[in-house]
Amino acid sequence: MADRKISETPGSAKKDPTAAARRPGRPRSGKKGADKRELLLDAALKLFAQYGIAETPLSMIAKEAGVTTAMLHYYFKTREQLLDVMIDERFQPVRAGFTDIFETHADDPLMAITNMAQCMIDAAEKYPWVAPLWVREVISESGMLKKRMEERNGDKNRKIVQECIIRWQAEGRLNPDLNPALLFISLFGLTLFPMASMKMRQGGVSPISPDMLRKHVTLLLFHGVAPQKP
Amino acid sequence: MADRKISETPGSAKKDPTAAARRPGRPRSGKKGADKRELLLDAALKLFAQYGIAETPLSMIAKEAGVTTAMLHYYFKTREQLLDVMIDERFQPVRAGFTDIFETHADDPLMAITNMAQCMIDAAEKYPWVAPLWVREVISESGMLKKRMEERNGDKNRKIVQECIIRWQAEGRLNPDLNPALLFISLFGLTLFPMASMKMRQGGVSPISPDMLRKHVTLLLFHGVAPQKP
Amino acid sequence: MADRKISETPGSAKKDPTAAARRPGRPRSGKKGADKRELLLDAALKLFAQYGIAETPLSMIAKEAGVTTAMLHYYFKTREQLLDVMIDERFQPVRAGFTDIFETHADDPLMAITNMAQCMIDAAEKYPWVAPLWVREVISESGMLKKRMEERNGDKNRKIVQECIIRWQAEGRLNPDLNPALLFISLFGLTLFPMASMKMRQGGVSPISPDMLRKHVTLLLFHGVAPQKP
Amino acid sequence: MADRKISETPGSAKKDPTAAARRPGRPRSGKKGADKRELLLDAALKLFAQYGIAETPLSMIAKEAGVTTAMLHYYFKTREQLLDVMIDERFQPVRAGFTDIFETHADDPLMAITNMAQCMIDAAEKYPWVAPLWVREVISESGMLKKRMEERNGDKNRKIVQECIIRWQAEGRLNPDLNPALLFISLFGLTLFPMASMKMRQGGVSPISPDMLRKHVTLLLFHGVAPQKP
DNA sequence: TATGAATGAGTCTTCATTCAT
DNA sequence: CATGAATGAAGACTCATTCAT
Repeated sequence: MADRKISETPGSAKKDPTAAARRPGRPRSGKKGADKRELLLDAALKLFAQYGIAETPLSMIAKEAGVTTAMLHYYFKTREQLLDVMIDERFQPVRAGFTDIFETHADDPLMAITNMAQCMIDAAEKYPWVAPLWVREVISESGMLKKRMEERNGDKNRKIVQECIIRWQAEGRLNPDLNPALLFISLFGLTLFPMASMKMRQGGVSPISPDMLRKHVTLLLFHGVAPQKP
Repeated sequence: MADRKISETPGSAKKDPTAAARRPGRPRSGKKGADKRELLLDAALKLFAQYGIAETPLSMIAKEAGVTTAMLHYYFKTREQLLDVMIDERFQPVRAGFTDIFETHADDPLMAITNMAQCMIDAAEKYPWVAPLWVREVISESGMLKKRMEERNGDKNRKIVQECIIRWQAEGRLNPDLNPALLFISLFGLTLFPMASMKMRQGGVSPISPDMLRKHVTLLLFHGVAPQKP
Repeated sequence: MADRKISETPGSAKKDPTAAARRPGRPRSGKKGADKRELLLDAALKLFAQYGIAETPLSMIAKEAGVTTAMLHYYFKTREQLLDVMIDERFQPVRAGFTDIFETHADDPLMAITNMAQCMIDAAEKYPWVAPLWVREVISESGMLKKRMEERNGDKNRKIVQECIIRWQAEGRLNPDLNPALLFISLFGLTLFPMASMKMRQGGVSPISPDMLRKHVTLLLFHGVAPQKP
Repeated sequence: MADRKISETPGSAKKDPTAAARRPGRPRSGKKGADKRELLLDAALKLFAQYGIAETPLSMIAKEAGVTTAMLHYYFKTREQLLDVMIDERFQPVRAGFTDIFETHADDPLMAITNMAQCMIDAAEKYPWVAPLWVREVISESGMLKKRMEERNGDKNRKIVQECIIRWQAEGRLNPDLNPALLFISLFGLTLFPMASMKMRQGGVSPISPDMLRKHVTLLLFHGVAPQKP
């Protein structure tokens, strides 16, 4: 869906991203089906999430992927383009997933909102890079991906969500004193942000699991912190 | 309280930080009382918040402060130590402020929680660096200050807060299904995180103000998203 | 005549260069008769002339010719050998043309000299790469082709010309105070050098044309700058 | 006289270039009086002349000057700026010297023209870099300094000279059939070009000396190639 | 105190070259 | 024939750091 010309590089025919597995083609068998390009993106994503984008030199990505830095440039011409590709092929699909929900549940505010929160947690659980990168690099004012994201997406999604909220508030189906813009960002703050700040890697030893977060957030969104009234 | 060796440099005697004015010593009179060291920290903090720590070379800080990089090294020996000092003298006091509240309002859960949220917003409003740096560098798993913070503070504060919450829950004064650890982090996610992701600079043209956030968060914490029941 | 080992690659049998048409063999019919190898040389020559040799990477040549760099290596093995081939097949014939004249007009000094100048202008007009490359790369002390040219040709041609000049001076048919070696180089300086320094591309909008240069040089060589004496 | 902002680097106060000796200041004694910056320019100029600009990496200059490449960047921020500085501080003064003559001898065509040629030879003799760099990089269409020169100087000088020539031709003091623009470039072709193409380094073993060139060019300009008529 | 000069190490990038297919 | 993939080597540039003054 990205309509910008990006990465005049090998194999640049746009693929349905994040879904390397589904693709047909020569090699196969699980992780092996992904072509080199995809593996490089994987490595980059992993390290960017782990150390931050600015803190991760290409050489580190190359080493992680077992190639030379020249290889990285072979597939992504420049560091900047690697970031562009990363957004187009990995971030955008995830982002789309976030806001689709509001269109699906256009008539059920609480469902829409809690569902959206769940979706965010799902994504962060499925792709370990989602939470840290989204928090640090996409949403933070100083993030390296913020401008890129906005260029590609504008405020389209944000606007859609906000309009829904405003409408629901007008219809009395949502607390009218909440700030629509802030409600949107609050959802990130209640989901991705905790995911980014705690070690909840799958099967980790941490006492906190995504499931606990799911429950916690739903509760908080439905009732606030006060004890349930009879 | 810091037990690590830090910057055996001029004026390195530990001072009560963020309160340069109160300090005795040579120069005085308002902004003039701040010695060079303080000004350098100011510059660093400002730029770190604006561009991110990894993205801000010492030369940029030096230029901002109107000195040479050699000067920076004179005062802080190394880049790492600059970060250490920054934490000790600027972050710690702010952090302390966050959790003191729980001790003050030890008997009033809702008061404590909303007050804490307010305090965070206050701090973020007063010091523009608080929100961006806390979100990106202190809380995020990949943040450059996270380890430093933990080394200095351990989980002391977090533990205090969690114990309070657990007690309150046991006493039926707080929704017992909320996760104590997550409630703590949720407060950050509802306050500093939005502050970091939106332009709310004082006097800005943005439609979102700290006051709006204050109201929004209180509401959310008290009642959740649902419309007020009669 | 080339005595160096050159490009043990396909079609590397030495051909009479610049005369691809005359060559026997497979394809034929005008521009079509030029085989790939010739087209690659064309592209290289064009870009070398336009940007300079050192400034022109093989990738640029490949793109210009619509092939891959691997192809270039297939035909010329290495960059160095491309240069060697270029000289042998394109430069040498042109150079030969320059000095033949002195043998043709061995008995008419003025004719020989002016004819030689005309020939140089002719060549530069016919092959747009002649002037820029000869000036920058063949004659200049620092030129990348200078050594190659000398290896192949030695001073043979230069010597032939100088001997003619010396003889003519002895016979009183040429100003005896002129320096033979310098007279030779002066001819380049009066023809190729201006051609290389001005945009005189055929059909260009520039006020200077090869014809104007022809006239100018003849005049200068015959009479100097002074106004014609009666 | 250069009015463009260049090289925000150490010691960037514009100095009267090419005349490092005259400058006051600490160290002294011949070559030692030149500060580092000047020495680096010297090294660069020497190598650029010897190998060509594009063929000379900064590392080569650094080695020649006995410093690191970081040092070069310390004094000249970037390679491009090194070239800018080179032009402003070394080339411009020389260029100015070329055309001043036409204003000095505004009333004596032959004197002006031959003097100008002598001046060019003088400059090329005094500064060994003048001839090769001027021919390859300043005058050649593909030269790396051509655009820079034009940016700084426009065609001002060229125009002045051409107007003189045109006037003289109108007054019958110069062969009216010569092309003014070409006459100007011919002077370069008869002086700097030969200087660039032959080894005439001071004290060299070559049979050709600047003095021989001076005589040769004067003769050619005055009388052409034909033998003196009685 | 303060700085100009200097540098080693590291980053991004380009390029000629090779090789299996 | 032709190319995509891959790389080693080198180039420009940045940056934290040191040191003599």
